[in-house]
Amino acid sequence: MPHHDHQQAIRAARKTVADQETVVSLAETFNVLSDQTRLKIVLALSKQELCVLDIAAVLGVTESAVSHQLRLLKTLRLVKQRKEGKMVFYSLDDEHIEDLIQVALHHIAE
Amino acid sequence: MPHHDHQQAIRAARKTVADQETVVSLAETFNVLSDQTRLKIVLALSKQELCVLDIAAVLGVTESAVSHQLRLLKTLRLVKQRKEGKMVFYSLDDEHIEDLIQVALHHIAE
DNA sequence: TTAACGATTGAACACCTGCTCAATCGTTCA
DNA sequence: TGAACGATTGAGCAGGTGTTCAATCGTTAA
Repeated sequence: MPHHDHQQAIRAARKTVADQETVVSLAETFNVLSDQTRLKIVLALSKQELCVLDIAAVLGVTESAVSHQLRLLKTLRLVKQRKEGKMVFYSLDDEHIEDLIQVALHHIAE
Repeated sequence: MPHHDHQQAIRAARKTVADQETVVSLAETFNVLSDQTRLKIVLALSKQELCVLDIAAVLGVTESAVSHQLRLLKTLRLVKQRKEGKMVFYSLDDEHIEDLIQVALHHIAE
């Protein structure tokens, strides 16, 4: 008598692994927040909108680096923009993201 | 009269960006789940423990690839192991991770 | 119009990351 | 003991990623 039925375990586990499309979306979501620069941008925008120069000043990185990351954040609809003269103000475009960060903070607290 | 006070905005934003240590931990947490292989491993282990070969079979990747990722997941205390003869059974070691995935799923649902 | 400024873009680069492959370890069983 | 099996490890490689740098765009004000 086997102590462990591989076929049974594999069959059961297959069901718990969500369909490929969901896995891709999940990984993509976690990936956006896995970079310190992007994470800091999201944190900085959590209380107020900011222009690119201000974000760069807060993070201590170049405008260019910020702009590149904002482009990705905008594509994934995490932030939205509002133009005002020469400046472009960015703000969060998804309330779930802050929840996600809160839950992650609980995880860190152990 | 300026329409926007950069200094004030920057000062306020600095407070919302958590201390460096927290940012690093947060990014690290999201990073673990940003890889499809690791994410699938966590999903597969969410209902039952599995040995390395079973995980490899479920994901359709080599034992080696799974073992490499399990090593990282173990280091970050997301999974724990239990030896039984030649086999090593892995299971989740953190209940917060499943919450994190649930919240992320809500985000995806939009 | 021109100069200055905020922002964006693309190419290039260095770095990182996840996989493969082969070798090895530990355990079981013939 | 030695063969088989599950698992681990390290080196090496290919692909991906974030930054820098320089050039450019759009808007404003002189």
